[in-house]
Amino acid sequence: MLPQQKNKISDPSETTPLSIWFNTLFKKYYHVIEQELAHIGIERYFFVLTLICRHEQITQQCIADYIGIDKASMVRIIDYLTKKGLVKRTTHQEDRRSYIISATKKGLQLCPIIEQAFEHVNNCSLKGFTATEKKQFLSMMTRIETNLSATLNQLPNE
Amino acid sequence: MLPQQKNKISDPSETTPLSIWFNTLFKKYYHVIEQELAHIGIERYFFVLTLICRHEQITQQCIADYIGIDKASMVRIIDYLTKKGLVKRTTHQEDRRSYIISATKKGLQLCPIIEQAFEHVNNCSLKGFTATEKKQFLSMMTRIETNLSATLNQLPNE
DNA sequence: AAACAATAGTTTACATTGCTAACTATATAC
DNA sequence: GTATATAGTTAGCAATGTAAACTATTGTTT
Repeated sequence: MLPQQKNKISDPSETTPLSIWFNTLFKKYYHVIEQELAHIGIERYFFVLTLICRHEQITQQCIADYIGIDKASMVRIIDYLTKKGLVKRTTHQEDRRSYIISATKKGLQLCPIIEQAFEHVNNCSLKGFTATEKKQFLSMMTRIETNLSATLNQLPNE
Repeated sequence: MLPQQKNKISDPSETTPLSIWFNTLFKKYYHVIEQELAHIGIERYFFVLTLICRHEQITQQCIADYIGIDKASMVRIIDYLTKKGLVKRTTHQEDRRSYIISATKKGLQLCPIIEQAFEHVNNCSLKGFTATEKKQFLSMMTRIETNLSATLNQLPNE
């Protein structure tokens, strides 16, 4: 439907890219998390910290691959968390090119607070969803990710 | 499951924030679109251009509200599309503070190409989904957006 | 009608992000 | 042993998000 009154954008249609949805939901979710965690002493990289806390033998490259950013940005993130006293680098014994990133006590104390916030905002997001619907939704997102990865690989040349 | 071998991050759990999903899917979708539209002469703002083409009486503020960015960024986007000869600003007759943003012939020619790409990548993303599942998925995202907006409004203070 | 507040848009400035390239150090392959 | 690949660092660049100060116009109050 085209805008009847002055400044109204019509509803999403067949040709509305899904990326708009994903981006909007991402931003709204992130705003909520920022508010809920405004008091804990860091403003960013909450999820990276939980990954580090939950894994014993994690390297920078490993995290970077997982969340899909490059290693240069990863350096900045670990620098930030290190300055805040939440994580530390230790030389990897079996591969001395890399570092094991591990959480400090302070980092480990923060982790459950962050995870509770994630769980809480997940629940807020999925309010009104039955258990089956929640499962379905996560499964659908997994399928979409698989589809998009396949599409990316099939593209002619990068 | 914790990492058995050297650098493996465990699968998403209850405390994996949905934002990670949304962000990952957004990025992957956008990469595909960038590749598919690499030849049309613009590298960004595809969706904004289609919005402008599809609406007769659209202002910058209106677009900014819709996609959730601020008006300063909006100026840059319209500048970019104007330089590319795809849109133009015309003073709004009823409110001379604002501009009507409209597409040029060149812009209108590009619009169906972009929309086809969106439809194509939407279909790639939802490959294997039944019509019912597609509907369900979109409806679920709408519900999540509503939930998150409600949560944001309920937050104590900004 | 004059004063005041609100709104659309512009400009400037700053911090963050994503990415690339050049680099060091170490590990792996031949 | 030499060549190649990989983990991480550093520097630099363009894009993004945001905030503040600003102009021009509109709406409200009195």
